[in-house]
Amino acid sequence: MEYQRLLADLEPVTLKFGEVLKEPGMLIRHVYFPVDCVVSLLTLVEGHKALQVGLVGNEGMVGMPLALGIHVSSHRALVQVAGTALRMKSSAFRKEFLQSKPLQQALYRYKHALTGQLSQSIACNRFHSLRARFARYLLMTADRARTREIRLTHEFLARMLGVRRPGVTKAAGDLAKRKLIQCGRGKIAILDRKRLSASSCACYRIIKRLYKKARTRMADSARKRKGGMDGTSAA
Amino acid sequence: MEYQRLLADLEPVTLKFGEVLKEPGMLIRHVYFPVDCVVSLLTLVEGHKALQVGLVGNEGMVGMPLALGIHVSSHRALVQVAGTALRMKSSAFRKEFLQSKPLQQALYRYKHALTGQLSQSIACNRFHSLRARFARYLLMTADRARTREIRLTHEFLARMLGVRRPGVTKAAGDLAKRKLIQCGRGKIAILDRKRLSASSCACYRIIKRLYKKARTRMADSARKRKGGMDGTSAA
DNA sequence: CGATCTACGTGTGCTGGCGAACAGACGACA
DNA sequence: TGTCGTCTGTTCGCCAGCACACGTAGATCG
Repeated sequence: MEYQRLLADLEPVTLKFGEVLKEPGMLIRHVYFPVDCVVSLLTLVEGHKALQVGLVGNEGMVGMPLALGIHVSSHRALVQVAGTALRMKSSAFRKEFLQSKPLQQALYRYKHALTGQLSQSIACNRFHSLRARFARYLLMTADRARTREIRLTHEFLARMLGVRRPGVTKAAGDLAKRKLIQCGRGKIAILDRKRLSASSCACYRIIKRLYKKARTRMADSARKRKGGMDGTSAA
Repeated sequence: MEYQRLLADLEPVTLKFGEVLKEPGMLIRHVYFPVDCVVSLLTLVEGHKALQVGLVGNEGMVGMPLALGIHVSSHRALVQVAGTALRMKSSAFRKEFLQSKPLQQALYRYKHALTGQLSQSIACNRFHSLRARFARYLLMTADRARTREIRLTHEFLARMLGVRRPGVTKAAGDLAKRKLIQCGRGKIAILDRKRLSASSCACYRIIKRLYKKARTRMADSARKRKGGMDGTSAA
C-alpha cells in the first residue's frame, strides 16, 4: 500500500492551546494533520488584530500552500483546542505529495472546500449578526474537537470573531438564557446542538456540506492507523 | 514551444456587461482568460443577495476549480466590465493543464493569490468602512480594466459591496467632494489615484502585492500572442 | 484565608449603516 | 420636444455594535 511510506514520515505531536504553528510570511517547515486538536487560521489586520478566517480539524491539514508549491505561509495558524496531530517535514511532504495521486486529489478537494469556507465567511461577516456568527463558531469548533464543551474565554472568542469582548458576553448570555449553551468561567458547553444550529446562520450548514463533499477515505485512513483515532468520522 | 498547443485551443470571445459565465453548482464548460474585461466572483447569500468576493482580470482565470480537478463552479462569475477574453473548453484545458508543468505552476501560484484575496476580504468586510471598501473596489476594478473611468451604477456597486444603494451614493459623494473621483450618470472617473488609494484601506495594497508575487511571464505571454494585448503589464 | 488575578456582567453615549421613501435630474426614444 | 424610465441625492427613524468604563465573582497561591 502506498501509504506505508506516508506513515513512516508522520510524527505524532501534542499541541498546546495558544501554540502558533505558522506565522504569515514565514517558511513552512511542517505540515500538520490534526487528530483531535483544532487549529484556527487567522488573517492579521493593521498589525494588532487577528481575525479567524478558517478552522482546521481532523478533516484537514495545516500548511496547505505547500500543496500548491508555495513554501510560505499566508495565515497565522493558532492552536485553539489542544490535542494531538500528525506532523510531517515539508520536504518529506512534498516528496510524497508529488508521488501520490490519491494524496494530491484528496488535498485538492480539501483546498477547494477551504476556498468555499473563505468565500462563505466573507458573506457571513458582511451580513450576519454577531449572535449568529458566534453560534456558528461554537458549532464548528465543537464538531472538530468532537466535544460538547469548549474551553475558551470570551476575550479569545472576541478576537477570533473580530468584535468586542462585551459583545461576546452578551451573545453568550442570550444563548444561555434560552438554554442552548451553558457558560462557565473560561468554558462554554453546548446543551442543544439542534436549536443552536437554528440560531446560527445558514453558513454553518453550507460549510459543513462543503467538507462533506470534499472528504475522502484517504486522509482518515492514514490517521486511523497511526493516530489512534476512535473511528467515528468528523461531523 | 509548448504553448503552441495551448494557443490552438484558445478562442477569443467578446463578453458583454452583465453576462453570467458561471453559476454556483453548475458544470464548468469553459475557462476564461480575461484580456481587457473584468469578471466578478460572487457568493450568493440567502438566495437573493450576491456579494463580490473576488475580481478577475488580465492577471487571472475564471474557472479555477478545474485546476484542482473540480468540475463544478463554486461562485457566480459575472462580467463587470465588458471586453474580450480567451476561452478554452474544459476538456482541452484539463488536457493541457496535466501536460504542462509551467501552466500548473502559474495557476497554482494564481490560486494562492486568489486565496489571499479571499482571506483579506473577510477582514476587510469585518473592519473597514464602506468608504474605504468602496475606494478599494474602484481601484481594483480600474486596475484590471486599465481605464480611468468605470461604467457602473451605484445600484450595481451596492450589490457588489453588500450595502444599500444610498450608502454608495454617500460614499461616492464624499470622495467626489474631495476631488478624488468624478461621478456621472452610471459612470465614475478616478481623478486622483494616489489620494484615492490613501482613502482606501490597506487591503488594496496588500492584495496588489499578492498578485505581483504570483505573476509569471507565462500567462501573459500566452495572451500577448493571441489576444493582441498592448504589452503593458497589469497594475 | 486573604490577596490577587483573571474572566465575566453591565452601563452610557455614539455612530455607521439599515430600511423605507421621495424628489430631482439626466438621457433615450418616440 | 416632450415623456418616461432610470439613476442619483437626500431625509428620517432605528438598531447593532463600538469605545470606554466600572463592578463583581471564581480561581489560585502564598
